[in-house]
Amino acid sequence: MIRKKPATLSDIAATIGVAPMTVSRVVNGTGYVSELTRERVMQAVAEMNYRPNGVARNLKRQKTETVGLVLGDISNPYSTEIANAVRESLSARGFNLFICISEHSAKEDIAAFDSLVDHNVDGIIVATRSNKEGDERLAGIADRNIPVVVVGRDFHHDQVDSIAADNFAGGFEATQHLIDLGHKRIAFIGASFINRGNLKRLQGYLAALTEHNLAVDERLITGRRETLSEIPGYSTEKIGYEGMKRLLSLPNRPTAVFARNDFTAVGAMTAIKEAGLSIPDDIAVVGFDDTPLAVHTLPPLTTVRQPMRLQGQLAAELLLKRIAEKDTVTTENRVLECELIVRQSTVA
Amino acid sequence: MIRKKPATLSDIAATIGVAPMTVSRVVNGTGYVSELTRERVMQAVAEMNYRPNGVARNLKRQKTETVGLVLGDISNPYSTEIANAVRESLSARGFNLFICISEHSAKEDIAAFDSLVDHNVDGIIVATRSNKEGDERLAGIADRNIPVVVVGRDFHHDQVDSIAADNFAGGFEATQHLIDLGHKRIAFIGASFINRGNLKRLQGYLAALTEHNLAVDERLITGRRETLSEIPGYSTEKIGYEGMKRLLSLPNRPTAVFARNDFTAVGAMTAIKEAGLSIPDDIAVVGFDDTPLAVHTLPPLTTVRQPMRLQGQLAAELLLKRIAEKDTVTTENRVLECELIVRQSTVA
DNA sequence: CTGTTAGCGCTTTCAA
DNA sequence: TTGAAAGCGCTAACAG
Repeated sequence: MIRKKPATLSDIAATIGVAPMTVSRVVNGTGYVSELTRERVMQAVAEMNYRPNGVARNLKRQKTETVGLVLGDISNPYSTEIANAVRESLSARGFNLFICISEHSAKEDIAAFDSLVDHNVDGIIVATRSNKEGDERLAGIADRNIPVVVVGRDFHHDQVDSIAADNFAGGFEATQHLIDLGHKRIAFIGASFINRGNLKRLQGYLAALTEHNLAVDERLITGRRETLSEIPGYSTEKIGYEGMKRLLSLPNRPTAVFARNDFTAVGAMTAIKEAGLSIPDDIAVVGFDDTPLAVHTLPPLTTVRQPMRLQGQLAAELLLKRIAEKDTVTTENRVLECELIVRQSTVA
Repeated sequence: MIRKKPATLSDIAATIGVAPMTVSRVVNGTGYVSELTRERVMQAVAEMNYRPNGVARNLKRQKTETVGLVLGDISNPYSTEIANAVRESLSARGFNLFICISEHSAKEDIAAFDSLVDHNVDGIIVATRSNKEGDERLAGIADRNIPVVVVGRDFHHDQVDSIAADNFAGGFEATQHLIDLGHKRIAFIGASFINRGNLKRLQGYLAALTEHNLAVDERLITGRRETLSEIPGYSTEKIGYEGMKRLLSLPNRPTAVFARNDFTAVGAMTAIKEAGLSIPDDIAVVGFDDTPLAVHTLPPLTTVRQPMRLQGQLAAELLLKRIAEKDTVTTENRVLECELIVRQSTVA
């Protein structure tokens, strides 16, 4: 069968013998149109299955009521919570959301930015991991006065707002909690050796140890020795499991572990239980994120809750503000507090 | 500060004194342009931070090299795997992907469809749960010859391809496995009472029981009695935990449970272990999906693997085919096999 | 109440 | 090798 092209405004205008403008008015509900004409137009619209061409409309109106969200990956609760919160906030204001995934590839980051810009989204929220090429392109976009907000990452540009949880403080607090419980050999699972400096949770851990005069033992810091080509995604159960195995084989094994996130913590717990050890008596475990999973582990997991929804909401709000007030906007850089949730994986 | 508008083709044409067409040729690398002119254009493009306006370009070209994916929710491995696979396949062919989330709301489904159509995506992949209004709108879109493929759900239209896992057979196989192990009181956790008929996994469970002349005990089928307003999302740990609690309080408790998905199974396992019972000796557990989690539960979870990536890949391929061959396309409805993965939650 | 004109930014087509 | 004209589908702005 031959596909026929969708009907246009002029098509229906022609068939009922009025000007395109009249049809436009009916379709948009703007301006005066006689009841009779309106009805005839409506009927033709229905019959010809007409839908306005948004691209043409956008070209004219110079806005799309659409914003883009770029995510490094979609398979982790952080991304999904952010996405949900952003979508909700935008939807309440009549904006649509297009989500792009970059799989932590600089090339895909750029492709995502470009395609969103090409579609004239009104603004972009970026929650990818920082990388040089991507950041450069993003700066170019911000330079062109397209509203941009970044979430959960650094980005320095005088036209770009940022929102992030205080991962450093969260890591500090988690570690401090373990220290307060009397632990002296505290491991960290899920370090990324590639951008260790950017991993604030690890930095918080290190700072807490230092502040309490505990020596940093590199053997207690496990993670993947990824190469540059395999940029790290979200740390998984597998990483936690394998990391814990390695820690358990140490001559002087840790009495507590702080895992980079809850999934990693769950993997570590599996390894601990498999070894016939008890949590928290033999080894205490702390996670990060307070995912829904955390209440359902055995024992329930002590973890650091970061305000994910709030990050998404704020990102949406700041972006909408930027979109609304095209000039004179002050740049905001918000850092949100985390909260330690103590459960039985550290305190019996 | 005042935001200046992004430079247009004419802007840079004007500044270096050539015709817009010449700039277009340079930017697109089409047609002959003298080396000198090319360089001057390139320089201006760089200096003025010019990027072609995709909307205008789309309007002219009548295609966007972009496809939309509509997801009911983003917080479950099914959605994320599909999305990843789709993205990968599309990216390999130079297409961009815009993902929309509808939160299982018919209104948002429609909003997502419309915004994608408005942006002139070349095609749409739909993986939402079916609902009347949404399906009607979708049919209208397919009627207008916009390529559409649905994944993991039903949709009947002579221009729409569909891909789905054989959830019925998967449910049947899981239940059969438990029956083969000698279980007679087998529970189902995570039923949805609202569209029970659509829940193929449950139907498979029922069919297996019937085929083996085992009575169906309604008390062994737990789930949420949701109202129409709270359309069910992905079944969670909580549902599994609470459902199992209820089953355990039964005078004649089940010796095996088939959970609607792995998360639900994990919740059930927690409840079983809390009750001091052993898995699989006291109660055997089967999940569905074979999420990464399944290997890391204690004991590892027997589950039904459905080919998620494959579903996404096929969806992308079929859509691209439809996009390429605008006419004479035969409609495909693929049902993919599931595979039972036996682990220690059913066989010690 | 309805129509005309013009143009959004780009590219196709034809001409120079 | 470059340019001019026309138009993609729609809508502001102004007439009538």
